Amino acid sequence: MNTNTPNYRSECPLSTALDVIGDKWSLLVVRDMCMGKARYGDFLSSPEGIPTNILANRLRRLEETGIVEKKPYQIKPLRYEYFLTTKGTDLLPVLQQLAIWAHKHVPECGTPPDWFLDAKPDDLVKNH
Amino acid sequence: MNTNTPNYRSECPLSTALDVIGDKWSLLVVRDMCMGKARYGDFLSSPEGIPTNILANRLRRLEETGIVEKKPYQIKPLRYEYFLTTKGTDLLPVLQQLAIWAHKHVPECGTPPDWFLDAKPDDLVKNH
DNA sequence: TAAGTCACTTGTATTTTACAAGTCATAAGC
DNA sequence: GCTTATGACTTGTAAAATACAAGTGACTTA
Repeated sequence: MNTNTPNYRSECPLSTALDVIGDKWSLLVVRDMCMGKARYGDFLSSPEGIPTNILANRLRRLEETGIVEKKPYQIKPLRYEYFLTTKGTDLLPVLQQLAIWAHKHVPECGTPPDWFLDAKPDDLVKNH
Repeated sequence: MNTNTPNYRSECPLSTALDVIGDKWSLLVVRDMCMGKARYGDFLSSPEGIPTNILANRLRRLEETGIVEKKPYQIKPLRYEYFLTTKGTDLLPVLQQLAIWAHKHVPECGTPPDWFLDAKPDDLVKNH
């Protein structure tokens, strides 16, 4: 018996994507992982200032939806680092297009770095 | 004196994009306009079931941010149709990448139509 | 033994979203 | 002329998501 009910708003893939990662913070956590951040404190230190309870909740949800997986980096006390799965790195084109759009149309915002725009999902896979 | 304070979370273009269109409904309204919908009732009839007050609010915000513009289609009583500006049609690559991602990674969701995946922002410009 | 670090959790306030109902201008039918 | 219908909303209130401040637990270091 399935305990979790995804219950998407419709069968439209765009709508479904937004149901999974269409909140205020998820894609910013994914962005941080694209940039090599891996630990709780790394994510908290980003300039947007995600609240700590929201971060804990988003890491849990991203793991439940298979976008992120965690690996222990020490055992006393047990602590984890978080990495993108293939499902997670495949969000890179979404992030790139959002950044391109804002850079083109929102004058107040910064310039995305070239390495980011040129990157491909495979480039983000951790080698260890 | 500037009355509206955009106040984005950071200068990161991704973060800025999410501050503008990163809510639960905005991109679905943009999607509807990509599909040729233009009137209040058209948007309400989409399968996701946007609440009417949220729709009114999103149309106003999308217009204020220059993503959408409205044109009257009758004068008694005065009624408007809503269309994407260039800033709006340039969101198409974002929608496409989100749809591609969900189609690849979320098994329950539907298949995006070829015309949608093949479309380019210029194709969406209204000719009248 | 005391203070510090890291990764959280808990409690409550604020903001956003949801749902139901009502309004307003006008048109259409009887 | 009066009632019903239509389209595009607004208003009121409930529910859910997010924000902020503070606290907890397992250690490590001084």
